[in-house]
Amino acid sequence: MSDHPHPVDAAAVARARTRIPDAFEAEQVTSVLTLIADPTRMRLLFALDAAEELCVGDLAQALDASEDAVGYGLRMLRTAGLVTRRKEGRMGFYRLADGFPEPLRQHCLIRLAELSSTAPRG
Amino acid sequence: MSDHPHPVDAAAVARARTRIPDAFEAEQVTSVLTLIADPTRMRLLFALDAAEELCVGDLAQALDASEDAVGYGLRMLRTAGLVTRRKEGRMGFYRLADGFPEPLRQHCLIRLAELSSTAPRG
DNA sequence: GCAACATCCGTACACCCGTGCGGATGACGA
DNA sequence: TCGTCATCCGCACGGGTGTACGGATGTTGC
Repeated sequence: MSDHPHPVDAAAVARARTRIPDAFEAEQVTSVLTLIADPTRMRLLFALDAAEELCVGDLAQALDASEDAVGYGLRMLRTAGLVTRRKEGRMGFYRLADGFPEPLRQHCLIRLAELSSTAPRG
Repeated sequence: MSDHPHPVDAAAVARARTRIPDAFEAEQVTSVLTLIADPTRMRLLFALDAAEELCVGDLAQALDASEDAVGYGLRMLRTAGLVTRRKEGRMGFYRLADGFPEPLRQHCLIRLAELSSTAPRG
């Protein structure tokens, strides 16, 4: 249990507490991250960032994935508001949402590749 | 299946393919992201970034979480090489690994809070 | 209207993951 | 050596998640 009666380093604990987000805040942030931390969805975002707009079939072809997987991924991203859909006839065209967090786009979609290379376990 | 005989927008598909990471590469990147996309582990990283070094008990106290949860999170992070452990007597002190990706630290640990605020579904 | 089509949705299933519990390991104090 | 302590590990359970399948929705062309 957490029956740690006294902190070993109270100062460090206090210092940490000033920067640790509370459970709710962390939940909020990680929910967005969890959405991106999936191979299919991440590749979808890369594709939409590069091509501006694509329909489901073309996305499945570009990713070489099943339309089910692509459709599910797009639904998640759309529910979260990260992508938008424009319906034209019997098909829907997806693109990154207008409100797509720009820092997320820059830091993740552009610089994420280098992250993996600098990671300890490349 | 992806029996989409012909792409609707071949140019866009080609443009997307130039930027889409392959499945293996995406798997590699998202594995690191998945590790961070967990409330407990994210808060652990925030804590270690702020306090430099902390033992398990103090971390549990700082996060107000069980030592089991903290221990499990630290094990994941340590296995991935994101944190290191220094044993001193019967307790272990954790800190961010020397090779901890600096861009990840800057972009995630420092600017991640604002990301959630700019997200469409804040 | 009818058939083929692109996409969406509901369901079911297998899988992974985080947590809690109990016990094990190694270290301190007497 | 004995008891206590901080942490770690093996195990099993519950919950969430991605995928495949089948059917529904709405569209296009005849």
